[in-house]
Amino acid sequence: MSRETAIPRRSLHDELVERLRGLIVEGDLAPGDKISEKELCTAYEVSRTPLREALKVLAHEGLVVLTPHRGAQVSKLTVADLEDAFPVIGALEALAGELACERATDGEISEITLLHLKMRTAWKNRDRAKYFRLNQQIHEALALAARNPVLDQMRGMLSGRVARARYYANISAVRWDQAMKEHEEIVAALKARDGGRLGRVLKAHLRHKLETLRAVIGD
Amino acid sequence: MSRETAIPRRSLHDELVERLRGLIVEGDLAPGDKISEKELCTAYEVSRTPLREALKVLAHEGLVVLTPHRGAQVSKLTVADLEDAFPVIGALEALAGELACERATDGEISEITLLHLKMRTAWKNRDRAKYFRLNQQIHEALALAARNPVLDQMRGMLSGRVARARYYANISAVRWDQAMKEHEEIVAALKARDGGRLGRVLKAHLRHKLETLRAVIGD
DNA sequence: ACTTTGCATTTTGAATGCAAAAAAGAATAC
DNA sequence: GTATTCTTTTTTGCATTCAAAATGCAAAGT
Repeated sequence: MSRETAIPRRSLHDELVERLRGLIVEGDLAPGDKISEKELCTAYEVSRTPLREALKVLAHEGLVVLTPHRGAQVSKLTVADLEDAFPVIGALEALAGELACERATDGEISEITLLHLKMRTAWKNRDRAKYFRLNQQIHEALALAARNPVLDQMRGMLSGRVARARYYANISAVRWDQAMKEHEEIVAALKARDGGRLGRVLKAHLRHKLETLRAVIGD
Repeated sequence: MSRETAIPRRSLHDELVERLRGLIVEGDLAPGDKISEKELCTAYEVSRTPLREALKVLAHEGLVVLTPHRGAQVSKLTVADLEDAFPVIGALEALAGELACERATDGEISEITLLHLKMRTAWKNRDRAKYFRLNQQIHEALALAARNPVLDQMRGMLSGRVARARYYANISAVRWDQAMKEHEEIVAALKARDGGRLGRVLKAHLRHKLETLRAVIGD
């Protein structure tokens, strides 16, 4: 039996949390899917104990729903969830932006600028996948530059929870252009280290993102 | 086996999460304390499996630290943690305040006003414990009135993590009076349904709270 | 006396086992 | 043919067991 997929070495539940989160966020496990313990156990060749521990954590994170005696399923992503989550993400990112303006090193800022330029070319080439990935990287880098682990943890949790929505949302060309423009502003504000402005821009950016989703999913 | 202290009805791990969180937040388990699985198992008359599941969740929540093969301990509350957490809580509460101004029913507002009045008398009577409890209730009620479960979850997580600090902080009379004044403003802004103002006041309130803690804990 | 090494004990990580609850299926009544 | 109840199977929750890592201790060496 080939052992490629076997877990390398560290605590299994920890590894499993990461892998399962990946499966969910990447859409391999779709919202609403029932999660059979047995199935995953055989898939990853682990016993039920560490798997169950991992599921508990993911449930706490909001990615799966655990109903007693009825097992786990990937949490559905309702419009209401998005409506709730986005303002919170907006507030967190705004704070991250403010802090980043104070604390980011010049190196980090040019790093983010670089990512931004790459993203701009991806946008020009209409390369959705690459654009999306770079977009995420930029927001992560921004959160990192804020040097606030707590903030980063919260943001990561929520954005992971919401990232799945991108499979619903085939962003329109118009909105895409607008988002790109907003990103130009983001970088400009960061370079100017204007925390207040960056915070406002980020908040607006997230708000527009939600509006797009709302329109696409069809409220 | 005697069943009196046994957990009533629902999944054990869930119940355990709550109880252990209580122990930690209430200070019965002090920061830095080693958590022996065996000890807790006998205390609650459960086997290690659900207990371990609970510990995983709490670790994820940041209340305990899990080191592989070395067990769990109650996470310490460093000044750095507080410095990180408070701005985030501030941002979340500010958002909660803004939303509450839009969405709270008149009933909720008068409910909060009532809590506020009770808190004021507790303050007049120098009843720290009652003041603290009412203060927490007010902030919870505010978060509830925002009608955003995601926001509420995040806020609850962080404030639980930080609430333990109150055992360090013997609030000074001066700061106490200032906090009370800020609360007057909070209620005023809420009654006026002035979201922007409430947000700013809450942010400042949290900032001052942090400054107090910083002074009390040292450095 | 202090450090180091080997062994025993303890404690954790993961697997298996068992009982209860739910789901699925079969048989009967209508 | 449908609905209902009863049985069978599956799945989950928890306890127990097994294995490996870590800790404590004691004896030997410096």
